[in-house]
Amino acid sequence: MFCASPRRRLSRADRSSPLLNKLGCTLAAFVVQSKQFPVARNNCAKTVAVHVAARCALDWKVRCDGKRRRPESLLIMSEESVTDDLEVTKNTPPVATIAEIGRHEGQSVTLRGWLYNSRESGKLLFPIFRDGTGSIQGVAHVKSVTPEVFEKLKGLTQESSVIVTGKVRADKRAPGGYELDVEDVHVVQRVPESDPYPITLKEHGVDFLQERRHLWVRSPRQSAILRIRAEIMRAAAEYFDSNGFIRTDPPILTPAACEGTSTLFPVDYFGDPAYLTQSGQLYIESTALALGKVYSFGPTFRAEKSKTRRHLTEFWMIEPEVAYMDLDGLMELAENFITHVIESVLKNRAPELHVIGRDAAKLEAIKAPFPKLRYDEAAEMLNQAYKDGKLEAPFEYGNDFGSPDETWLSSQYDRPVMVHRYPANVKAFYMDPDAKDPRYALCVDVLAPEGYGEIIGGSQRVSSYELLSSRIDQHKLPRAAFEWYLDLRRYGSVPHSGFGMGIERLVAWVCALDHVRETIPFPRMLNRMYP
RNA sequence: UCUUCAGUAGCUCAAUGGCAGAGCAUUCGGCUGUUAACCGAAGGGUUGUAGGUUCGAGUCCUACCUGAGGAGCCA
Repeated sequence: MFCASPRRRLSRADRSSPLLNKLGCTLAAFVVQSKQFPVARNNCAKTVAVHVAARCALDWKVRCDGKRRRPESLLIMSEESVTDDLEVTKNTPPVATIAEIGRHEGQSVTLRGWLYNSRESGKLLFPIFRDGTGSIQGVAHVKSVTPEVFEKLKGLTQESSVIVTGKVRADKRAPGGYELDVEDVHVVQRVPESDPYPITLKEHGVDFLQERRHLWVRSPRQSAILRIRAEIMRAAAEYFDSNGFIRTDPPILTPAACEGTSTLFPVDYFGDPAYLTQSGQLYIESTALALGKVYSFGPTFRAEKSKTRRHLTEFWMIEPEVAYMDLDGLMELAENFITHVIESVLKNRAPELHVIGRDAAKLEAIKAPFPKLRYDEAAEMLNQAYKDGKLEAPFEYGNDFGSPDETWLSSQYDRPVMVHRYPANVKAFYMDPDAKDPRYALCVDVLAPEGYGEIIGGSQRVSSYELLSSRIDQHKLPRAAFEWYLDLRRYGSVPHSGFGMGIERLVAWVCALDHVRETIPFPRMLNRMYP
């Protein structure tokens, strides 16, 4: 058996191959011509047969059964094995995914997956299978399958890996709408009773689950969250890619602090000190002045000893940076960007939102423009809230907002709220002062609704060499390490702006999770490095 | 760094200072439509660690360890 790389187009002759009919499966059998396996037009079944599995992923568009399909894998059987394998192919129903099982109603299919759970009622077995795309309940009656299959299924343990064949049947009682009447089962690996799968369908504590994160990701809820995360990352990159941005990723190993504030992870770089990046911002300011509109997308590291539901020590950030963009342009960019990501999740991950019990109506309300508040206005609201007894601590004008302040502010709106023009002295050294009143910085924080706090922080950057130079001195930053950054103001400096968005906080909000640890496959936290 | 809470069976949790318990999981038995199935039975314990108070400590006290939430800081 050979694996073929699916680069060729199918010819008309392939599509009308008699093999399709011969094999009698809707999705899957083709004859392919190639130099490696020359075939005669009308005699191809004897030389090379290609079985295109029904699951999908590759870039082929195959026409069969009147519909376009995207086959996932294909096996080319050698000349010698054609006869035998054709028999096998005849007898093995096409591989299907549970997510798309409805296309096979009334037909026999092969599922490759795991046993999620098993119930039994006397002579009736109800094994529930999952395959990564979803789950489906199988039904096996002692009289409907061979005794061998019945016994195999009866003693099967949770999370054993199985290849199961059966007939798809629509059933009103089934949560997914379909059930599988089991015909045959092949147990790939059986989990032993003596050491059963640790994560049962009952409740578990946070610590227990986190110690077993490598298994926890199999649970329906965690899988759904990771699917939503993937969609958020895809849609985020898509927004910038399709709006003229060039992705330029900054280094992860850096010689010095980017912002001079956060705590960094030191690493030994051939005997010299180096640090894991806490932000790519300074570097993409450079590429923005080279390419105009750029973004970066990658992991960042903060060694702060924060243990809250909003913090990870390793998290992913997407950061756009645009030459000649001012703060107003940046705020518009941020709201359009978030709107696009939310729309994509609603469009492409509705089933997953349902699995995790997320109220989609709350996300449907997320449309640009977002409410915008000056820092002063927000401060006034917080003072009033304190007077009304809605906040425990009074807000001190001139400070940055605390977590309870952010939570209260964001809970006042049904969409993200943008707070801009903070006092310059509580913000980073690279933020441009407002020309109308230099006590304020041209910066913006985007606070997610429902109390999820800051998801975006951005600003217009200082473009004056003199100002930046004096700021670096004021903040007592190591000047030598910032010479290259000052060069950006020596040579063709322009106003420019950018923001950073933390992926995990966005995922936590979109999924309405209690904690960011569930938003990333393997969270890294203050007290957690395993697995 | 500060602060609050928690640690008992594989898991989730009970137990007034007085015999160490339940549900789930595992094993065995029963059930022809179960939805975290159900019913019956069995096995399963150095109560985080080290001290202390007490006739007697899972329970009270001290220290430490581990975990969780919050503050600060941040995305």
